[in-house]
Amino acid sequence: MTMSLAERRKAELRREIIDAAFTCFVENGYHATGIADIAARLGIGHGTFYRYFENKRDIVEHVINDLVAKILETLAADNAPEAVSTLEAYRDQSQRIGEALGRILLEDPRIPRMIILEAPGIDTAMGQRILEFNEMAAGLTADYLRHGVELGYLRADLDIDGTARAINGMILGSALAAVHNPDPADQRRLSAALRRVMYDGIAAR
Amino acid sequence: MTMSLAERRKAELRREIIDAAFTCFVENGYHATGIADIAARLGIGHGTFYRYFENKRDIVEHVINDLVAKILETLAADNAPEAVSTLEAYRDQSQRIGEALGRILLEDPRIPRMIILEAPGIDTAMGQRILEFNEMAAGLTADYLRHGVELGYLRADLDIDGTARAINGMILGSALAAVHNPDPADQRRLSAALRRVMYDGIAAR
Amino acid sequence: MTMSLAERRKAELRREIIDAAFTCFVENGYHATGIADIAARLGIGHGTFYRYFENKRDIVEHVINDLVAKILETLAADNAPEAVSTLEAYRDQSQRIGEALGRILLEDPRIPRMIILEAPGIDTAMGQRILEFNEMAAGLTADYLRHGVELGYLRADLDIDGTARAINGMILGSALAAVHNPDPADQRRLSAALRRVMYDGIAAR
Amino acid sequence: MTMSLAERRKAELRREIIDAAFTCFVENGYHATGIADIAARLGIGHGTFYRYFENKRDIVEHVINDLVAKILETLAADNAPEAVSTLEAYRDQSQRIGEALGRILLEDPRIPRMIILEAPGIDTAMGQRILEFNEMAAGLTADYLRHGVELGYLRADLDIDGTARAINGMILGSALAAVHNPDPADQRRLSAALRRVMYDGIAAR
DNA sequence: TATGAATGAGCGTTCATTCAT
DNA sequence: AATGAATGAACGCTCATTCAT
Repeated sequence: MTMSLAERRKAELRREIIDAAFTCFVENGYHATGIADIAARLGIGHGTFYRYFENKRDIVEHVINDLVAKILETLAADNAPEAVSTLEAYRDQSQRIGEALGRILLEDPRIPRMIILEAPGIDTAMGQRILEFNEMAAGLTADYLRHGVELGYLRADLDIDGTARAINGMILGSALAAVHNPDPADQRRLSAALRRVMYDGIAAR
Repeated sequence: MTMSLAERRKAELRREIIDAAFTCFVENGYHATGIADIAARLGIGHGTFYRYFENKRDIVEHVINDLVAKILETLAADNAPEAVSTLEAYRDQSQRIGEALGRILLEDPRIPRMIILEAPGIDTAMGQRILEFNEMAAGLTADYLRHGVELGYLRADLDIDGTARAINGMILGSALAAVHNPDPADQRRLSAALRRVMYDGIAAR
Repeated sequence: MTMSLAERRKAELRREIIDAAFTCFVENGYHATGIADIAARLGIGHGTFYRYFENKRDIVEHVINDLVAKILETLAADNAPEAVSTLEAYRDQSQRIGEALGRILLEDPRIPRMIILEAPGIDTAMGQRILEFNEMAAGLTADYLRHGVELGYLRADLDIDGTARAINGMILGSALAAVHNPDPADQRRLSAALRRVMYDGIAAR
Repeated sequence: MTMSLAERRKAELRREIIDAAFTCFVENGYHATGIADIAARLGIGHGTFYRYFENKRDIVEHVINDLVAKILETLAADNAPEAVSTLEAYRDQSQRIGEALGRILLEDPRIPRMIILEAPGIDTAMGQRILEFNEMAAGLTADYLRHGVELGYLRADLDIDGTARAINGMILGSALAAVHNPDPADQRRLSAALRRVMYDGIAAR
């Protein structure tokens, strides 16, 4: 837990390099960003960069790791699919998850921009990783849906995997809309529309 | 309509270069693909490439243009939102559009891979273009929904823009799933789940 | 003397290619001129060029040869240094030569531009050739001066070689001035000043 | 005035690159010289070149700038046209200028070679610059002549501009002769012939 | 430890030249 | 004979990475 002053400094600079890289990648794209750009943003020599990270590929890996961890943390907090056992609590949990996602994805549109728009084009390995992250997210959502079905809150004949992907797709669409237009009011409206589609569908009764 | 032999040859090679570039970009990514790779795939000299396209940026523009045109053509065929005036026809139209999208997006997973995963990372201009394509797609879907509301087929209180983005998001999610797993059976299942969510929602009754 | 129609056509096109190349080289420089530019100016295919000239180096050689021949012809006409034997005739000859040089060098400023400004930068061989042309010109002028001394028209203690170079330098300066400012009136004035310096010097008496 | 060691090193290498480029351009021509040739001559990596100069055009600009500055410095030293007010001093000044020009132009024949033979063929912009340098030189010489006329040392009816160009032409001719044959004895003889023509003309009395 | 000067692999692009039609 | 499509050598330039200070 305790670190020497030097260690704390080092950790802090490491953090700042990741943040600066994140910003550069989002603003100019991974390939258009040079190591020198990242260093310049922090006012450090670009040789210093290599004392903290192996190479350019390494830093973007850390940027992505941090973002993914942030998202997973948010979702995992007290939101494990089995953490609730009443319809009431399930609804609340859904609401909480939606709000949490909104906070990270929509409040800082650089995050979806990085993950959705920038990351896949970095190289094939990262593209694959993003696809796998999507699969994992589908799995998480499927777990929630499965629990919902068990609780009797969701339709018993639900295609859990397919529906999970549909729901995640809607979230993806929201995130993309937020990237293009970060107006909070529009995001709230969009979020409501999404829940409405999810729960009630679009058909007239 | 009629072209000389030389003109046909030229047009044909042009086509082949676009296809080869498309394949290279999808397989290795835009930035990892050199002009020499595209030329080598066709067995032509890399100088020849420049007789057909201005530069590397030019070819990817054509690749994207062709894909976008292909998608819009499919959607536009006989599927203008005002082209139907009965519930029956509206439902059929929705089905047709869904199937058409399936054909192009899911039958050739290189297409969503290129547009969703590769294109945004090419440069900021292309990233912007993809976002705008997404906006345009939202507009198209909104037109369909608006027509559906007018016909009384869809809920009168539908948030048209938000719902359009939700639906497009679901399609995006399907496309992403198809990129990761191109099994046609899974795609059909997913497509059905998506329609079910759309029409009926997920809530138990 | 007689040529078939085809032969005349060929010779004519050859001539036109040389002229077009001359114009291109003067307007844009040798290195900035492509074979395609020369062909385009004539409306012929650039492959045709190679039926008339070996390569790019070959054409510029011909352009220079033609210009040099033109200049030498002018000077040589009836102006051989031994062609006159009275002071009167010598003066007339000098005048004739000056006027003839004026006609070719100053009436078409592209000629000095090509020989003085463009040619030396083509490659080391051409640079050498231009230097040797300058030497040859110095020799010609020296011959005239020598004859002038023999006739008693020029100072007996004249440094013939040095003076020849000085005179040629003045002509070179005139040509350069004409390249920069092709106004005929200025050129006449300059030509007069040059003769005055030559005959009388600049010192007050 | 004081620079750190690193700054001195940097300035020194910069100087060496300019010199190496100068030598390469003179020996092989601007267009036949690659950046790699310049770097190889110094035993540095060719990437290093770009740490000191923007591009190939930039270096040649610096080479020319340095040469022009060197020439102007030499002429300007204590040789302003108004700096003398007696015939004696005027003659001395002329002599000084001639000797100074001789020192730079004739002692290092690479300088006239670069400015007269190489520079104009670099591109149209540089060609123009050389022409303008010639104009400026004509202006400088004209200033000297004008002063000479005012002092009564030169003919009152002198065509100042024309005579200035004639004199500069003679200098140009000397420089060209020096490029072809750098023998100092010949250069001195030539220089004397030039002054003789200038002051006395060539005509027998 | 921080720096930035040095490096060279790598790539986009041009264009003189060839040759099948 | 004329054409222009095809070619690839050649070169300018970038930038991630190394390492001496």
